[in-house]
Amino acid sequence: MAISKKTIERLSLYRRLIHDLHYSNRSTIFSHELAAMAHCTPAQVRRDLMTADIKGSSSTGYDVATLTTGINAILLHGHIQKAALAGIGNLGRAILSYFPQRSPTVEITAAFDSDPSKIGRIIHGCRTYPIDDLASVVKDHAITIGIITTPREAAQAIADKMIAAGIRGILNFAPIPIRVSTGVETEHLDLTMSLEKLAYFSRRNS
Amino acid sequence: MAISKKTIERLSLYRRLIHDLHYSNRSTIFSHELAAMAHCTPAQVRRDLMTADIKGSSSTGYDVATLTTGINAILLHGHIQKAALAGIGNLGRAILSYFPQRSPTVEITAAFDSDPSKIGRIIHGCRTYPIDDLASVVKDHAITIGIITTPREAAQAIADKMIAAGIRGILNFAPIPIRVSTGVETEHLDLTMSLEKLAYFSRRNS
DNA sequence: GCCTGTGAAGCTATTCACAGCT
DNA sequence: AGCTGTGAATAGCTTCACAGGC
Repeated sequence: MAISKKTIERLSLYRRLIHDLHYSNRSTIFSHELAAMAHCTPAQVRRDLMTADIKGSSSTGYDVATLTTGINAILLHGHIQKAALAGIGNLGRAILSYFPQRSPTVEITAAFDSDPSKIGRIIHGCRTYPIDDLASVVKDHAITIGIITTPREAAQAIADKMIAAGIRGILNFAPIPIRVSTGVETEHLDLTMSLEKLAYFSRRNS
Repeated sequence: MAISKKTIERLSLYRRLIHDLHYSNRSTIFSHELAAMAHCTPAQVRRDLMTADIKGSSSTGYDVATLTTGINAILLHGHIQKAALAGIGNLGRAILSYFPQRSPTVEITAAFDSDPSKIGRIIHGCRTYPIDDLASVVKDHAITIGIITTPREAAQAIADKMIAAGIRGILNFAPIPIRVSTGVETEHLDLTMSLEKLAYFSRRNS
């Protein structure tokens, strides 16, 4: 069964909302309650959960425990995935400090930088290595995901090294799209683009 | 004329690619060249530029200067928009350091935090104010955009204050969707969600 | 009566394919 | 020959609406 990107995004959100907002105390939840928290329609929630093969009851709604384990079965899929971050600037450090404890499915286990003065240091629990060690560290730690927070000029080269080392997905914060071989997933998180989009629509709304 | 979100995103990207990759030196560019840079199809580029009312020539493609001014007319719309950031943690600081010089259309001019020890300091050229001053600072600086980098618990309350102060768009980095009144635009940039989505699809690709 | 599960309808976004231009 | 501009086709996503269950 194939689940669309949009649905996966919302499943991740649903689980986090249930967890963070202490719905774990309640044993069941209705689609309209989840919809209110996630800011979407009840029909959307029901369709997503249907796709995820999670069933509810007409009288009590969805069982919270079933929801959590059902979504985990899809997102976690048995084992935590390891990630490596390249580029220890302000944004890289912020992400290293942000993620521990955030996601139950992904863990950042190694950081890379070209600046020798940063090598060997432990930043927010994450060891820093020189870029030349990327291939071996990725292999030793069984890392499958790369996070790029380098400047634009370095991004493609780092991505190429990551892919050569066997990484299957890249989260790219650099302000340029990354070219990848087929079978490698990329997600381009472009802060400037988001802000400019927001500026445009906030202006038009008034 | 209404332009879709996706198209606005790509227009922002096109302009930045042309600018950053020194295409300003060239006088014209073909849709397939822009498509290669932006990682989309030539048809997509042509459709976007058609929507933006930017015309090319069958023999030489699109004029770079026309492209830039055309996209600026849409995104910039005459004047730079001012933004305020709330929540000076690691992520907030990283964004304050990231944005100066990044976007020609948006400028972060004020920062807010509840921690008194942070008030009055200038961080990456941006003055820090107490949250109680939000309404007056937003008014004085004619700020129209809010960026939320607070913890989850504080996010909705800050958003409410921003909206009450007249802000028309909110870029939300907190891991919870923000409820806004109609006419206010929100963009939820959820790092955990992006990473979990990437983890899911990178696993499925193998 | 209010819920879920879901086919069908409606909408939005992307791609095709080709006429027309240079 | 190779490009743009664009109607038409397709693909993808969301919402409607209602049958069936508790």
